[in-house]
Amino acid sequence: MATIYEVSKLAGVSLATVSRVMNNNANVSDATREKVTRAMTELGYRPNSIAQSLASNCSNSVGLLVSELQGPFYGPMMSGIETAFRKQSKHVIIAAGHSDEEREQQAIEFLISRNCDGLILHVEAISDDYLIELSKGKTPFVLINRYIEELSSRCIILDNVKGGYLAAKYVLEQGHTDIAYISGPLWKKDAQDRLAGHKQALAEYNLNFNEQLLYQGDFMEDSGATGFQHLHNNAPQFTALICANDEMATGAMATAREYKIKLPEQLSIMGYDNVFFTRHISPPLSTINYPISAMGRMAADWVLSNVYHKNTSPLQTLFEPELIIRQSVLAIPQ
Amino acid sequence: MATIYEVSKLAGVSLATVSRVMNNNANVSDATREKVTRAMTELGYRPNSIAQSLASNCSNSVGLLVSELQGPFYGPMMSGIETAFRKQSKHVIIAAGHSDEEREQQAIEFLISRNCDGLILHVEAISDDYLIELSKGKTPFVLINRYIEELSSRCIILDNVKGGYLAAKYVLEQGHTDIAYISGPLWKKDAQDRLAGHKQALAEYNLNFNEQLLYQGDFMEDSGATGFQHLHNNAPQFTALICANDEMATGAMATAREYKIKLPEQLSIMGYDNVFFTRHISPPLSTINYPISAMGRMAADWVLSNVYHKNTSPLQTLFEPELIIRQSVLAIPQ
DNA sequence: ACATTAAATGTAAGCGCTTACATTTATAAC
DNA sequence: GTTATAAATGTAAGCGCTTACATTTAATGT
Repeated sequence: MATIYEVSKLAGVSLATVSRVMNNNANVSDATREKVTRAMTELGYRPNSIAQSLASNCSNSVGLLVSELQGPFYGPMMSGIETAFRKQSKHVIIAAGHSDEEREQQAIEFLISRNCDGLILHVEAISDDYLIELSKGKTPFVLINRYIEELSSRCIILDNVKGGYLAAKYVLEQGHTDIAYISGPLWKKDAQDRLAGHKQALAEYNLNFNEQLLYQGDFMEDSGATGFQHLHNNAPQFTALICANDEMATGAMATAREYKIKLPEQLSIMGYDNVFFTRHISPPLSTINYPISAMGRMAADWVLSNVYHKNTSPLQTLFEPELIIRQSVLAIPQ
Repeated sequence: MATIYEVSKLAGVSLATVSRVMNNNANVSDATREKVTRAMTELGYRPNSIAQSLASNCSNSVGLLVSELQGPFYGPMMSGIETAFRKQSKHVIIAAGHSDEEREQQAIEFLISRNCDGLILHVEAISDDYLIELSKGKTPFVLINRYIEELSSRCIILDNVKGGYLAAKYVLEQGHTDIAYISGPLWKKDAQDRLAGHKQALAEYNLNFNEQLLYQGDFMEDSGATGFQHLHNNAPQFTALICANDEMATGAMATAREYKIKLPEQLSIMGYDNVFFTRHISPPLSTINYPISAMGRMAADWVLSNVYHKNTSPLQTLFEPELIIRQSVLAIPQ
């Protein structure tokens, strides 16, 4: 691999001049620019961005930490982010934290030591304190799907209380009063919030929240299945089941069918996230829209604006959930 | 951020010694190792891996180029890869090529200039020649889902001809003789192969392949929808539709329903890939399994073995498709 | 006690770039 | 034709590490 030195040699100029034409920075005469360019193509020269990075202290790369690389939720998020950066020729280094504190921390350390200019973090297990401490460091970062009071300007979040509220309210409007709920793991803030919104809607309808109708899942499909099973066997009768995300709803539906329960006639089901496949399952799942791709793009814009000082459309941190009505919830006949 | 210099100062040793304890390489006495470690934690020292990279000419990171970051196909692949590398504390830099020649090429250049020690490439648009040329360079790479004769030992592929064959054979066994086919874009090798397998099965049943029953899609859901529409309006009657992947099958199914066609009673449908949501749609889709996650792990193993000289389980390049029978194909009554 | 050898540590030259500063060359003003 | 000024180019230091080689220190044998 040719180095800048060889190019300068061939072109008959100094290192600095070659560097200048690369970064088409300063004043270089057309003639020399031409010479240098020619030499570069002749040698098939490709700048070594590691070296650039070290010298300039700017890597043109941003770190992206997500919980998982697969699944209908993170895909669109990553994609939104990559697209935004690609347009500005920034590059993304990716890591998965697997909702595990140590792994998340490790990943952050790596991304920082890797000279990322900025970070986009979707972390779940790491403590607020760690992040607040991190914010005092020199690598700027933005948080997706997590709210920390002290860091509020860099938290891109969905109003999950409202989402939980919307889901429950819709089901209540259809006349249901016996509503089971499969939550996410309640140590996660979003799981808490969704449940809080749920309770709020119940309260508005003067309904008490019955703990027996609650099952705590883990946002994965299987826990929807076991959750349904548990509720079916142990809880009082219910005519509707609200799940804190679509994947658990999917699991619950599959299991309900195994119990020969007709959907949606005998049981209404509500999801959350509006993951892409919800409209393909049967019955098509009513759910709450989570504009994750847009939020990913917004996170990228945050970095573009705060780190690279590019002009972007105005930054927005709070996103609104939206009710998506399909066919999995039936009205109770009066 | 503290540098190695400050650590050496604090510990009262030379740069080299600090470097040695970092890479716990050479002979360092326990006493000095202790001193240095203490100094490191005291300063909160974190090695700058950019600098390490430049000096050692090894970045401990591998580049991963996929067509898209989202979708049920790439997610499991990326995940398999990340997991394998994480265990060996290698890191992955990701890029999306979007099936576009220029973007794929750009991405490869970036990954190389970024000093990736090795590359895992899922490319579609770039030419064989380019890749063959690339293989002469110093950055080793492995190809997923693409076969090039000259590079055969580094091509991790599925036997797509066989997959196409299995799908068609199964449908034929159910008594169908009028079978429509929605292919992938035929400039892609895998699309060609699947179709070839399809034709081969037809031939075994002494059936001619009818061009009118073929629609060329692009592997995306929408093209399944328009494909169905086209076939429904222009093609002769058919009792089964085989799609070259699950997403097109999904699109076709949705549209078929809009035409009030009962599935699977009036039309049998067959997919390909066994993407995770196929079992949730209705009717659950019969399809061909594509062990993409395993193939991702294998690609990672290839790099681990060929680049980092780690011992891995034996490398395998050819993977076998498998018929997955669910409920979307019905036997024709005799 | 002294040579011989091995272990521990230090020295300094890069890795391929960027960039402040110095120097040269061209342009303009008189 | 001089200067003054701006534009173009060159020089060299340094980014934070690794590593070949040189040097010092400790361990061993006689």
